[in-house]
Amino acid sequence: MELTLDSQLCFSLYSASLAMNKLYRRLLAEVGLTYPQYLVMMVLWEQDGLRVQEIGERLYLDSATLTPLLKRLEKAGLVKRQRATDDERRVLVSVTAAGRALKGRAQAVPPQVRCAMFAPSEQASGTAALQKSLRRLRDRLLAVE
Amino acid sequence: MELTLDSQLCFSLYSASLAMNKLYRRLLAEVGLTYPQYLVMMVLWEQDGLRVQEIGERLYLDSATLTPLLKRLEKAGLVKRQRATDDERRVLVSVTAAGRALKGRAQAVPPQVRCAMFAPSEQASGTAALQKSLRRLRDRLLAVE
DNA sequence: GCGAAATAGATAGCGCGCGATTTAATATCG
DNA sequence: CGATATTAAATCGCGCGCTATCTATTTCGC
Repeated sequence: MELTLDSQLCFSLYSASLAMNKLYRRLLAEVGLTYPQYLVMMVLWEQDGLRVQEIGERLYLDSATLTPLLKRLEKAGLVKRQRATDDERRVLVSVTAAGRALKGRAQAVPPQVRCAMFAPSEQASGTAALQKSLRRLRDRLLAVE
Repeated sequence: MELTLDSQLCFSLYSASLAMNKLYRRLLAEVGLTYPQYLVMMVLWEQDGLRVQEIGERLYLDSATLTPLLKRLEKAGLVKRQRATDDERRVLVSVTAAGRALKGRAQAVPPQVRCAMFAPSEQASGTAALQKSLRRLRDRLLAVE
């Protein structure tokens, strides 16, 4: 499959991301979350009562993606959405008791993924550099224009 | 945003992939392709007349994703799909003249993406190692179970 | 040769992501 | 104060990506 070098890098990024998502889907299935939903919960576990926009800034997602996702989380009883009283354009998202109760079980998932991603010997060494490269890549790609 | 280390790596992978896709979308818009469609065309430009399954093996995608995508490419006049005469379960996909005509313009896109991804100084150095890491990551993730 | 198993692709349904647009609320400026 | 501009979120439409299932064809076992 003779692809150009740069395309191959992009393709590696693309297919690695799909593979990760696939594994997360299987592991998160018993918790009843998708990976993006898990990311949102993780943000809210860390800081509750954020606006939609603030969640989006942390996850690089916008309201077109988050609004339906948050509605699903609300329907599942994990978060509550309510307009801010001082500025009714804003929607504040807070974690319910059921949402907090999920934290323990959900946080058991990432270690399993990490375990699948790396041999024990690499756990410390390669991951930091890889993560740094990916972050820089993302920031550059988003900075175009 | 206090995420655990492993989650952060997954999140970096996830968000870098989204950012890449976003840039590709903009650049491929004038060619009239999405990134997955571009990948399929790239596979077929390299080797024509493949079966759906063979395309899927190269791209790590299955028929549930490829069938609708290929139908859209066919509708756009870029490929032709036809059942194999010797085994009518198989569908052979071949590039049309219009599909071949697209090759030049489409292949101008990846260099633009690479340009956005890396400073000139890094072009050679970091990309190979990064790509290798991502490929290994993908292969391990897909090998679970 | 014929029924069961296997294979290839298609279909259904769901949840993203996102560009583009819309709606509603607030801020700004004359 | 009122018109305009800005902002926040929601909505629309489309294309993935995937699990689960279905259909049609071929192969295998007897």
